[in-house]
Amino acid sequence: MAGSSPEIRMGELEPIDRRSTAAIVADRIRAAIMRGTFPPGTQLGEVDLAARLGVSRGPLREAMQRLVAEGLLRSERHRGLFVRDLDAADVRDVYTARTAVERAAALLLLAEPDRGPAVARLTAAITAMEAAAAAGDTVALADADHDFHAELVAASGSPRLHRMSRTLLVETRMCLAALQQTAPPSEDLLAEHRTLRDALATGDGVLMTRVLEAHMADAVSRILDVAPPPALPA
Amino acid sequence: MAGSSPEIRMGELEPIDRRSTAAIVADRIRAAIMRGTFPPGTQLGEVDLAARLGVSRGPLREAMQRLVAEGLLRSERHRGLFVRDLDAADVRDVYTARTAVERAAALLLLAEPDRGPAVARLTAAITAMEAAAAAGDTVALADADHDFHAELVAASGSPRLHRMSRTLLVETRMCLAALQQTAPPSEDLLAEHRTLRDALATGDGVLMTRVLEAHMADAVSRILDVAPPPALPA
DNA sequence: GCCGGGCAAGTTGTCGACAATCGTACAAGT
DNA sequence: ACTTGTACGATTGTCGACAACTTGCCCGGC
Repeated sequence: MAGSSPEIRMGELEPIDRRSTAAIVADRIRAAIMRGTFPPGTQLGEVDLAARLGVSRGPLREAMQRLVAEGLLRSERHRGLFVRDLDAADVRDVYTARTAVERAAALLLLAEPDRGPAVARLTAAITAMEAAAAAGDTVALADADHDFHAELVAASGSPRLHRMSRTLLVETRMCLAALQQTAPPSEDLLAEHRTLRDALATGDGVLMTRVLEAHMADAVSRILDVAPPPALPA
Repeated sequence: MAGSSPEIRMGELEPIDRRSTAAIVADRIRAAIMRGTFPPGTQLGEVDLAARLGVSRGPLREAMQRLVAEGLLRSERHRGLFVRDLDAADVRDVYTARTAVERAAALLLLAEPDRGPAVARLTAAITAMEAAAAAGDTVALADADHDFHAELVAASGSPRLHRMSRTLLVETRMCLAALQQTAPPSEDLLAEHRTLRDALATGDGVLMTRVLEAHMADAVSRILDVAPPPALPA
């Protein structure tokens, strides 16, 4: 799979109109939701969106159905499409699902002999987080956090875990944007990510899973800003 | 949610067209794929399907996009939609993802105080499996197996895990249908499911996860052993 | 003053038709 | 005989328009 023809560089000669219009539109809307352009609960008018994106209502509706299938949009018949608003139960659910997916990805990664590239990518994400934290740029910090976990799952090489993770990370961003965390304790956040990377590098699976679960539980309590419910039994 | 008004029976007065046409069509196609009506690799013509389902191409395309998002269909521009064919790597990936999801569901369930209803449902599925095994009905056995794992995840109460599980179980059925397992060692299969139920009933999390992982690994080797060469029957 | 019926506006759901594209088969040239 | 060019058939991608539904408001009646 990797490096079949050394003379052909990545994405140089293979594709021209690789993806369908619906997929492109879906990516746009997904990014907009993640970015917070469409806050939870807002109605997405079809004609308006279609005109804004320069496509007709047909492809746009196809893209919408895709997002509905992912759980990002809520469809009410003859009423319209709305961005799903997440309550406390949803926040917990997102993070339990993320824990499941990222734990599995970490285990896959730990079973691999050469974890060098993965560690390098995670380190790059951590570096970006450090820079963002130093600059006080909360959105860049969230971006880097996002990248860290996305890279972790992507490096596992599992297409299904990757697909699940993408949606879950978007929902994570929705949680963060909706609840507007004001002052994230970025030092703890950085330390947790560094520990995750180090555990992966050294191959300490027990530490990895434990820190990962704690990391998720921390995030939930941080978002909900309530007393963390009794943690999962070890 | 359960038993709000005792006078209203389930699905008697509330809904008439609760779900969108695209969702219904998507369910139909998904069931057909799962059932094996559309073997992997077959092309799904839009006009033919639309006429057969009594809808226009619009709603049908929306449903297709939904299934593409789930990874059950593969879309090639200006070529058509094809049922995804799963190779050995996909089989392993499906089961790693399933392991992740069902392990998380089991842990959620173990954290719940009252596991009685869940155990009862799993027992019902096991009973169905026993009956199917006794009758030598392999398809009913696969149905019951499907139900067991679906109930396990559904009982966890996590909508996201549930949604992921649904797609993964369909893909599992695709693996089974494609490779046509001839004589499943149903006794081992039953024993494994009984152990899972008992571990859930007694609250033995360590046993539960261990047996679950072994169960998945067994299934993978069982499927791949039938057809060791992943060579496509070209 | 309150309730029920009816009207109007705006939205989504659905359909049919046109245009663009790809695969295949056949013919011509080298 | 192999390659190249071309025409055809079939399918998908896209668009615009009509129909159905829901919602909110206004008005008449009790």
